[in-house]
Amino acid sequence: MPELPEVETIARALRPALVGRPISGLRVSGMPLRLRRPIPARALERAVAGARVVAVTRRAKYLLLELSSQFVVLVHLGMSGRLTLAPASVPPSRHTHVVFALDRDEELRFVDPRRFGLVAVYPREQLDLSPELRGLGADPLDPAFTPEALLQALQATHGCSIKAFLLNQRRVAGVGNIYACEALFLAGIHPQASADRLSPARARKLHRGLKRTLTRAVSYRGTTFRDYRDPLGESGENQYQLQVYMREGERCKRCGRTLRRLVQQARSTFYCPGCQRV
DNA sequence: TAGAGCCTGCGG
DNA sequence: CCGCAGGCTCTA
Repeated sequence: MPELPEVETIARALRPALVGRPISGLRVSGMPLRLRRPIPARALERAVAGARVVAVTRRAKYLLLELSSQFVVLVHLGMSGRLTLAPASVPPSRHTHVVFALDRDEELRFVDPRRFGLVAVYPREQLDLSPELRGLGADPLDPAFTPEALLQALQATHGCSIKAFLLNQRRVAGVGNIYACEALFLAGIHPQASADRLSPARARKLHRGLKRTLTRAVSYRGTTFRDYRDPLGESGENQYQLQVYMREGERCKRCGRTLRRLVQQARSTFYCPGCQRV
């Protein structure tokens, strides 16, 4: 569920709450239970022992907890994952898989009902070579994401749709279903348009559409439809800014035509048949 | 480069 | 009950 803006919002909320604080313990629950991969309990124990949090950062949809032990804990929230800060006295909710004990009887908890999420740990110097981060495309909010870089990535594909392109993390990293739909609407590009045949002018529009939709979503602290909450339980407000996502059957605010839904890669795509052209 | 599959929960 | 959900990985 969480895409770049939601993970960025979580990172910003966790940063002042965690940086400088010691981690006093670790609990990994339900050994037969696993996330996308088994939770590396022993490696986490080693990384966390006697360590403090040095930084909280984000890479695409990954949240990174950088520790004074020179290890980095990497968290991916999948579809239903959440990181919550709570007093140790509050009983953990169902589907709590990892708990980092902090000082002052507080805890950082990783909760994920559907278990599509991931917790991994790497020595800091191996992070960029990790299977998770190696091969990620440019993050659209990174300065390296220029219109030229986008055009080059587009032209490296072979006949996939522009929607599939945006969801492919090796091409552009951090965009998911909501913001792919929204960026394409802002750019006036039909989701079934072929990625490698986009003109430089339309690639530039897409570049602007991605930047705009993601920047705005960060400023509204993410989109809350159902599960998404920040670590303190607050919902985001960006759902009110969305132009097409989950608005099938409603009127386009720009041209008045009825918004439609189609299925691509087994995912719903929402678009305006009037504003978006192949 | 499309599909199925992985999971649980929710709303119709 | 069914279909659907903000993700990714593996397969043909």
